[in-house]
Amino acid sequence: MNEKPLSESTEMYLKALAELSAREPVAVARLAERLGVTPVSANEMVHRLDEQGLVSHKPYKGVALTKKGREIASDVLRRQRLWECFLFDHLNIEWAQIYEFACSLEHATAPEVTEALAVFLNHPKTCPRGNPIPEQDGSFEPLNGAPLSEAEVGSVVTALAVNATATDVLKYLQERNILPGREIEIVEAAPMRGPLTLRVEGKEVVLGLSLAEFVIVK
Amino acid sequence: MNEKPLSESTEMYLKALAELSAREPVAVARLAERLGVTPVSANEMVHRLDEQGLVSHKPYKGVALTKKGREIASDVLRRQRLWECFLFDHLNIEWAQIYEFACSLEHATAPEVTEALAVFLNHPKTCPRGNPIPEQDGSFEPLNGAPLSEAEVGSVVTALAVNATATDVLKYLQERNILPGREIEIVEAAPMRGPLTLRVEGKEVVLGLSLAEFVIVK
DNA sequence: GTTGATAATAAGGTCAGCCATAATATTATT
DNA sequence: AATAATATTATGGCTGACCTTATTATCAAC
Ligand SMILES: [Mn+2]
Ligand SMILES: [Mn+2]
Ligand SMILES: [Mn+2]
Ligand SMILES: [Mn+2]
Repeated sequence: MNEKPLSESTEMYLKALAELSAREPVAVARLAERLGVTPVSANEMVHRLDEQGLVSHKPYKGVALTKKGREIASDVLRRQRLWECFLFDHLNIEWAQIYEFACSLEHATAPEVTEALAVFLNHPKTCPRGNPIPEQDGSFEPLNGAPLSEAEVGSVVTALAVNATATDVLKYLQERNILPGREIEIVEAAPMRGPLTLRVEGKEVVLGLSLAEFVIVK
Repeated sequence: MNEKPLSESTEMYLKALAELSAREPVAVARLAERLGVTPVSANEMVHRLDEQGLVSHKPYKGVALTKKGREIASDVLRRQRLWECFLFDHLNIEWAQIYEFACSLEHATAPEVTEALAVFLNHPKTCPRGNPIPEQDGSFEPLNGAPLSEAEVGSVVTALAVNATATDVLKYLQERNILPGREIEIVEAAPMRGPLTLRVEGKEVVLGLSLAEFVIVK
């Protein structure tokens, strides 16, 4: 039933697509940006993935995961987030680093190891970055929230998840206490898509809008 | 101090060299065999490793690790054997499979993760296959034993380690109870390098000499 | 509709690690 | 010393995943 092992690159493209959009097509340029690759390279790779039936690319309309591709992406996310739990809860690795480390381990993890890890961790529902961990069948409840960048001024919201992946960005947010579970008051939004002023844990914090997009709140 | 990340292939060549011989040069052909690669390919790779100063190749005399290469190999072995401990002791993965799974994880493990894992496991000294786990500085006490294939008929020995790597070989030995810690009586050795007849856990077992070479006993 | 931005293709390269086949070189044995 | 086995090198190829620099399509906005 399960095919030959996929390359790390393939798994990362599929995962990036899953993270960028639940279902709507993603522009190849956005995918390229996310993966730190030129648009031409991403285009080539998307073609290869299309030929393998993992992705469907309609020129000028974007790329979307096929059912097969979505299943694999879910599986990669499952591995990644289970490892994040282990690294954070059991190895006491710094929160800002767990994504990076888990992102390496995820590609080196056999199905037996994934499932044994899930048992060891007692089947956690979310990872320390706040994202849901897909079940073995690929199902999971999507987060029911919106980016902090779209929250109304004056409101008080709760951070659900932090979707940044770069370690330095995560460190920056961690230092400002913008972490899953924290209450955040939106004090002010500068005009012309300027930065937000927030109050978190009693302290005022100024946060650029592009960073605020990574923070999912309710 | 630590350089750019090495490829999985590079790490595997270095590890194979460390496993094949503590210090004496190894024939390129043996290395090729161990890695499942043609001798020509191994030769090319050995050249690249030589240029990087990880290995020293004297044509017709074999390859040996340099100090730098040996340090890296020790580090890979450390990662591998720590993962073996985790997989066996905490994830309850079948003994015969832990090598294979750890052999993937070892290349995806950052130094911080390695050390945190060592702490989590309480700094184990040996892995479930019986081999010593190198310290952070690369030091470890080599096993003081000899291959079962060289044990005297009539003697009773204790298995110290099983150095096989192929899962099917490990499974074969596991099924016959040839595991670290077990007492083994050498009942008979067939002539012309024929198989050994052993008594393990009360049962008689016939074991080919080439398999017996994998078992280190005292 | 024309135009400017964006997306996609085409074309030609690089690099690591593999492969096969053929030619040499060395070592070991007789 | 000749010879057979083994090791090494020389060539030439391949694949996946990247790159740069054009060129060409398409879409969206005026
Ligand atoms: Mn990854
Ligand atoms: Mn390995
Ligand atoms: Mn081309
Ligand atoms: Mn060549």
